[in-house]
Amino acid sequence: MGRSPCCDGEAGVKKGPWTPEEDKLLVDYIQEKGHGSWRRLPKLAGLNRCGKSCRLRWTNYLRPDIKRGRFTDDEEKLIIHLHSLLGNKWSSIATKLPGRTDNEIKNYWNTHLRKKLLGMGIDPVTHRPRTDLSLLAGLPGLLAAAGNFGGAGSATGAWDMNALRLQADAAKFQLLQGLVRALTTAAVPAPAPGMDNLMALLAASSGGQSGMNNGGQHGVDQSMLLQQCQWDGMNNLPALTNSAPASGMHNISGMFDGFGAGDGLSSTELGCHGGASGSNVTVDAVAPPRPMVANDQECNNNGGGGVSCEQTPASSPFDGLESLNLMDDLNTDGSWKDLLEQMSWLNSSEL
DNA sequence: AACCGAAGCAACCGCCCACGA
DNA sequence: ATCGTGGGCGGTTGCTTCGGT
Repeated sequence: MGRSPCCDGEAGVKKGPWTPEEDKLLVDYIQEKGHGSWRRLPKLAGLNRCGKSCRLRWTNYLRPDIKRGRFTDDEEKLIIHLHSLLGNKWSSIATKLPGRTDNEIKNYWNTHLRKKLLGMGIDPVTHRPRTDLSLLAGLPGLLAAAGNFGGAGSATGAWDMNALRLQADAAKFQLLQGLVRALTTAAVPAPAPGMDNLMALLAASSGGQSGMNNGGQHGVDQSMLLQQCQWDGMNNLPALTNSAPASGMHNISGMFDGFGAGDGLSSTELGCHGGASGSNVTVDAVAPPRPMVANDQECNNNGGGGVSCEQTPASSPFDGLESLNLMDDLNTDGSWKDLLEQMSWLNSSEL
């Protein structure tokens, strides 16, 4: 099995960097006659290269529609998002970024984005928050920062996202994101000892504040956020989602998109869909609706605008919610108490 | 200015799949 | 159904450039 590489047996075939002369020969030939059979092309074009090398050179660098230069922020975010959906399907990802090649995206991922995510405490493979000790050790600082959550500093009880942004780094926020989700989807038992701080932090989840803060410039409608947390597609949390209302839920993942990118929250990224209530999370500005997890083909067909993005079924292999599955790592049987026991560091006096 | 390690990136390698004979 | 071929893909290599000392 396995055929030999196309260049095997072709003695004297040149390898290594292409010269401008070789590029010109290749471009001239393809523009005049098309590439046809790549295997026959080198001889016809007068190149001492194997066909595969010619194809690679053309598709990755010489094609006229190649876009060179730095990746934009939007492209970066799109790559990260698509990677969370598709994994290392570079060619599939490349089809959503006009002018970019799979090779270029792959290289950019390996040299930039992967490290960036790691630095933010996000596993670049799973897109989940990393739960190693160094990350967890930083959470007390986040919780201190989270005093801005509906606390004394917030007259409206709103979660002050800007203040949080300033005080907590993205990785910690991702971790908190998982906590919020777990606590708000649980069939709430009695709080565990030592959880007072966290419970106070999340006190808004007990309700009674719905509909507030609609006009706040920096506030988040807590009831909406908490509804978002209860999205029923969190399939990996069977026990935790038993009692959670599920209808019409999307997910909160998109609300936090960009937070991890270290460049702050944009209104576009934070747009969310409140379902029947019509209530929107409001951060910085009124955000245009945007589905959180959508069919990538439709969602990235950006050219015309107005393209609808369908919610991907939770059972889809393209479920992009891995970033929220922190609890998978922390909680093995879905028990709320077990979760808290596992997170014993929350009982630390540092809190 | 020279050295050295890290980072970036172009190119190659080898496996896999689709397709036609 | 099997085999050979062409092309595509993801992973990896190794050269070049950059930045710090």
